[in-house]
Amino acid sequence: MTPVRSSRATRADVARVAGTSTAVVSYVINNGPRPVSESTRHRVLEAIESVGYEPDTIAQALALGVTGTYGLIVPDVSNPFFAALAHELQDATSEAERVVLLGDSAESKVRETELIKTFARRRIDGLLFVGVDNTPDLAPLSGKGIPVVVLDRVDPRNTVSSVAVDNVAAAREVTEHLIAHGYTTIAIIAGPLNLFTGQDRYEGWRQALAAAGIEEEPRWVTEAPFSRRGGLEAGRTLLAAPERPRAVFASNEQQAVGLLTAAAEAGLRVPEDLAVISFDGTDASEYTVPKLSAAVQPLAEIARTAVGLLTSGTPGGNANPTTAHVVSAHELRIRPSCGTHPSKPSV
Amino acid sequence: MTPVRSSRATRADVARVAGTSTAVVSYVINNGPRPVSESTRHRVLEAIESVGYEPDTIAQALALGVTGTYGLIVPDVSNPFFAALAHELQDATSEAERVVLLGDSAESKVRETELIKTFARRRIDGLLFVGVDNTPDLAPLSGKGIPVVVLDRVDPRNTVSSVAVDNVAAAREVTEHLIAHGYTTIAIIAGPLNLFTGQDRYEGWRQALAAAGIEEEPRWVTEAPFSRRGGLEAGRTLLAAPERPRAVFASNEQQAVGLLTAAAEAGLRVPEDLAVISFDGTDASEYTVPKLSAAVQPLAEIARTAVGLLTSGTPGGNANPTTAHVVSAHELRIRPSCGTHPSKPSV
DNA sequence: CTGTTAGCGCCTTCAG
DNA sequence: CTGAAGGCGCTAACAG
Repeated sequence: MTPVRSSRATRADVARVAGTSTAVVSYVINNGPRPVSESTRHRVLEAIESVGYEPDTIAQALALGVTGTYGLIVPDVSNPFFAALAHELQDATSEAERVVLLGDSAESKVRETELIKTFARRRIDGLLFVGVDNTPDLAPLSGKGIPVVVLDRVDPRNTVSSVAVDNVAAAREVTEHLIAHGYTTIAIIAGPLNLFTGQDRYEGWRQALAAAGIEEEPRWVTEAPFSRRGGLEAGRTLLAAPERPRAVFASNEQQAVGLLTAAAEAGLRVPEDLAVISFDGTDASEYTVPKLSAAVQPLAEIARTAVGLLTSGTPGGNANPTTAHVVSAHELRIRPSCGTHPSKPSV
Repeated sequence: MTPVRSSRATRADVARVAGTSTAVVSYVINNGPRPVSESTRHRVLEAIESVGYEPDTIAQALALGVTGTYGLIVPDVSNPFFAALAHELQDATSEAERVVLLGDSAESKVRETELIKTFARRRIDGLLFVGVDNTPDLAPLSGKGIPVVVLDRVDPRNTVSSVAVDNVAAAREVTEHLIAHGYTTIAIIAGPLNLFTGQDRYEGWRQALAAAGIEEEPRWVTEAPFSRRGGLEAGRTLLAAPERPRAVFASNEQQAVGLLTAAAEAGLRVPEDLAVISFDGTDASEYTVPKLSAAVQPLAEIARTAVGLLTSGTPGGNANPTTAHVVSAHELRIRPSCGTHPSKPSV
């Protein structure tokens, strides 16, 4: 008698019980590639039931050469923006019947590189990627023909696919919005300028000022990390200066949240004393005090597009698929924080 | 000459180049189980280098019976609390040299059950779990001897391991804090009472009132989802009532954020007109306006403990490991929102 | 329509 | 110290 093999049943067990071969079991389970008579199919199904059989995904992966797994690497999942992105991506991948391996690089380049290698060894079918800097080493993947889609921090002259909003245009538009409503002293909390997103949003702000004939004041440009703390500290120095700007563009939502905290500390009312507009616009922007105006990134759409790119490319899984650079349409959402909200002038 | 086999090298290639057998390659890579002479080890290492060989984790998993993978299932990663938890867990698992499969059940029971089954078929080595309700169906895992650690929403009489704070005690303490500082009309935004966390925190609030001889006013108990919107809507009704409470305990951080929004809408100042205290206390609590007082959950510690439980249990991976119910120590962190902050009475 | 069988890439016992 | 060979569970030709 077999020992306590509480272990799982294999398709050999099923075959034995059903009185067929293991191949037929496969045919039934996968609906092919060969036809199976109705009667034996029935017997197999019953056997599966009675034995409590469940296919082993690992063995399937080895035999098929594909794992049904996508990797997702982000600098920090605890950042609400990436968390929201992860949520949407999870949704999109589950529709594609794939499972996702989470990689949190903890803002560390070393860790990021490690994760890429680890995922490559695990033969992921594709990678959804947001890097900690502008020069990720994706070679371990692309070398093996594993498709990659870069999100958010996109290198325009990169060879792998990407999807992101037009950061320059979006930043220009939010700044233009402020200008159109009469603000003339408009500071920016810029993101790290060694990141494309930081650079591009800064550029958008400059373009808007230039177009309006407003001189760019160096003292109203503060570079800060894309974090709440970054926004807080930048805000503190900005608001403590003798001559204070009337409006501020925070380069992402986290910075804007920090800026609101700084404004509160300084006893300034938003938007009455200080108008604030920002970037990203996740649901969190609807629950700050006051609610944040922002250039909104359509995360659900970005996620679906990215997963689509992964799925369509490399059906067999060999050479580099068609690489595409998709630009998602951003959207301006005006709420009370910038003081131009239609419904009520102040919160 | 070999065709464009951009595919990966296998250990057979290495063996051929090194002029040894494949077994020896294994011995070198794994430092065992058999010793290898220094000279051949060197040859093998060189061959590995020259061929660009990397072990295939999937094949290893099939041969070894363990996948080096932990599953993580949460109701919604875009919830900052779970996102922060995921971040810490990722950190802890990477130390354990394991990779994590992310499962976002999107607050759906159906999806949750699906994920559990999918993960079971993928032979995860263990599951870190936060359920959408009190009655998750973990059988597909535990039936196969896969260890599970339940987090946050813990069933005290469950048979699988868990780690969480003492919700009753923590809720009682925050409420006692309010009472000690003279508040007598203290409402609660309770979490869903069909969740243990909702129930327990409600219970803690009751105990504190009872101990202080304060009558429990039914109209000051509002049950709401553990979300920003839940807190917002509960806050609106609570604050619109003719007789308004002087203080409110929000059962989690998300609700508290929503409540702050509601207070702002109603033109109430926090903490001058309304004291607020809450639960969870992630970093986000430091960036609300005003900063939130809270019973803080030590996420890093919880994560480390949970992963430890998974790692220690089932070294071979068969029967149920030692199941343990760990209670993590919470901590009261007083900030401006409840109006008892030592440094400055108001923000 | 069904059964046989050779891998997928790796690990490890068992002989040399 | 090294090699040969069976097996992990499943798939997909290739015969019947």
